[in-house]
Amino acid sequence: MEQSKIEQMLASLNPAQREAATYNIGPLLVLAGPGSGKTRVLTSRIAWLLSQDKAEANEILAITFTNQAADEISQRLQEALGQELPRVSTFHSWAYQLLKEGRLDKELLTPIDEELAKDLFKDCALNLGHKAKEAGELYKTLSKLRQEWPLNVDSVPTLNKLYGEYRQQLHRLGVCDFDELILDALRLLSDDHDLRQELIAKIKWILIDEFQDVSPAQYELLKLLAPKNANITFVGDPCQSIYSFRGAEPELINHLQADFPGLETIWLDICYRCPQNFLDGASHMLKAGAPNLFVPKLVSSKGTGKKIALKVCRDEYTEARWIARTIDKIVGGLSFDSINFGKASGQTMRSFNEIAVLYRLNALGDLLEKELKLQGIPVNRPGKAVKSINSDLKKLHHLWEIVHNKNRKFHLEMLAAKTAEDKVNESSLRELELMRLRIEPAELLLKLAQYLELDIDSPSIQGLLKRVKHQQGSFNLSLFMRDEADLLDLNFEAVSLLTLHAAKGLEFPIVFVAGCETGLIPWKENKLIDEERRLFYVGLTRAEDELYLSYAKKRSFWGQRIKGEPSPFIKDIPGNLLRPIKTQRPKKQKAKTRQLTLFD
DNA sequence: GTGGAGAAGATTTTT
DNA sequence: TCTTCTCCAC
Repeated sequence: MEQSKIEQMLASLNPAQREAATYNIGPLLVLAGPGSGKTRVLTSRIAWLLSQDKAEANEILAITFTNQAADEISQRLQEALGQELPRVSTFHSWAYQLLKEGRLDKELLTPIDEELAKDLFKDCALNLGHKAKEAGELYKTLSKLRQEWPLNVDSVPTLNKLYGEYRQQLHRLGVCDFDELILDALRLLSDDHDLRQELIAKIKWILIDEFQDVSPAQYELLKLLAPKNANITFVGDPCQSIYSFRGAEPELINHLQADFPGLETIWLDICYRCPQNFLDGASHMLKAGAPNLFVPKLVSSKGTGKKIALKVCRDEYTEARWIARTIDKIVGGLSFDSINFGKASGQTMRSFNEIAVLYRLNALGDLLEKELKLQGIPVNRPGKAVKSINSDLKKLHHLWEIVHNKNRKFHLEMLAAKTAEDKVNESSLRELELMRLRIEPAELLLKLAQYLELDIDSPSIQGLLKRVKHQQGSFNLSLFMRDEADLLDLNFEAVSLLTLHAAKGLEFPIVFVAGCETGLIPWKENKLIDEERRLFYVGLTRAEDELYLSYAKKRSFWGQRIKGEPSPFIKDIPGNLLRPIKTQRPKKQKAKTRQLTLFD
C-alpha cells in the first residue's frame, strides 16, 4: 500500500477527525454532526487500520445502514487504496452472508421484499381464520415486536400461532423476509457457541455507521459479535435519528457506556456544510424542545453566512408559485422578472441541481411538482409512489419471477393463491419460459399480462410497460413497479423534490422547506414530537448557502381547509437568525422604477 | 368470484 | 376530498 497516500489522507483531516480515524484500541463512539465529515472519517479509519497492519481486510467488519452508503464507502476506499478491501455491508446483507455460510447443507433462503412477505403473512392469517383487516394489524404488531431481542411474540396470544405458521411457510417455500434475516442470525449466534467464538476471534475491528438508526435486535447482534472490550467504533448522531417507525432506537446510545466499559467519545463538531447561522438556528430549535438532549455546539467552517429566509404565503398555491418564481430567479431564468432580479442583486448563477425543495408529506410534492413544471423548471422526484402496486401488478410480478426461474416455488404458490387453479400449469409455463429467451422484456411483460387475462389498458400496467420499454437484459422488476426506476441522480439538471426523510445524508447549496406549519411540521399524527423536531433539524442542516422556509396561512388538505399557523419549530429559531421575505405586491411599480434608473 | 355500497383512513421508508 | 379496503349479497 502507498503509505504517502494514507498520510495525505490523514493530513487532510482536522484534529478530531484524525483522532477518530487513528484511535488505537477499544470501544469508541464518534458523534458526528451534520456535514462534519463522517464518511471521510470512516474511510480514513479503515485505510489507517490496513496501512498500519492492524488488520487484514477480512478482519474488519464495516456496517452501514443502506446499500448506497456501503457502496459509497467501498468506492472511496477503492480510490484511495485499490487493494484487497474489507467488505462494507448492511446488517441485512451481513446476516444473509452468515446464514448462507452456516447452512450449506440446507436449502438456500432467498430474501423477499416486504410487500411479498406481507402477502404471505396475510395468506397465513386468513388460513387461520383471521379477517383481512385484522391480518394487517397483526403484521404491524409483529413488525414492531421483531425489532426486539429476545423475541417476545407470546405477549400477543393470537400472534404466537400465526407467527409459527408464517415462519413455517417461509421455510417451506425457501424464502426469508428482512426482519427474519436479523432474527435468524441472532438465533444462530446465540445457539452456536463455537461459531460465535470463531467469529469473535476472526473479526478484530468493527465499525458501525448511523448508529442512531440501529434497532435493538441489531444491537443485540452486535453485542454477540463484540466482547466488552472489543475494538468497535460506533459512528452516529442522535440528533438525526428519524427512523423510529422502522425500528430505530436512538436511546441505545445511552446503553453504550454500560455495555462497552471504557468507551471513549469523540465529537466531530466542525461543520463543513452549513454556515453558522443555519447551525445555530437548527440547534437552538432542537434544544428548545428537548432540554435534556445534549445538542453539541457545531462550528461552521464557512463563517456566519446568510440568515434563514422565512416566507409567509396566503395558501398552498401561492407558496408553490413563490418557490417556483424564486427558483427561476436564482438560476437566472430568462423571464423579464428574473433578469431584473439578477442584475439588481448581483446573484451568482445557479443550476437546477443545486436546489432542493423539501417537505414533510409526499402529498405536498404533487402541487409543487405541478407548479414548478408549469414554470418550466425541470424536477427530479425520486421514489414518490411507493405503494402503487395493485394486485394485477403483483400477479404479473409473480409470473415474471416464475418465468425467470427465481424463487420459483414461492412465486408459484403465491400466484396460485391469487388466480384460478387451471391458469398455472406446467406446460403453459414452459412455453412462456421459452418465449422469454426470444423477446424483449416489455413484450414479454405484455404477453404475461395477456396470459393472466389482466386488463392491459389499465394505467398501472401501461405505466409499467412504458417504464420497462427501454430496459434490456436483467433488471429488478419490483423497483419498476414501485415507480422507483428513476433513482435520485444529482447530476441530472433538475430541482430535487424530496421528503425530509429522503433528504437525509444529502446536501444542496439551496434548500427550500415548504409547508412549515403546525400540523404538518410537526406532523400531527406522529406522537413522537422529538423525532419530528429532529426531522426538521435534518432538513435545516441540508443547506450549504441559502435556506428558505415557507408556510401557508390556508391550506386544503384531505378536503378540509386548514388554517395554517407557523410551525412551533420556527418560533424556536431565534428571531435574529431569521430574515422575513416581504410580499412584493406593487409589482408593476417596481419594474417601472427600475426602468427609470436604467435611463438615469 | 364479482360488484357495489359504505366505511375507513390518509406519514416517514430501508433491507 | 378522494382513494382504497371490506364485506356481504348475488
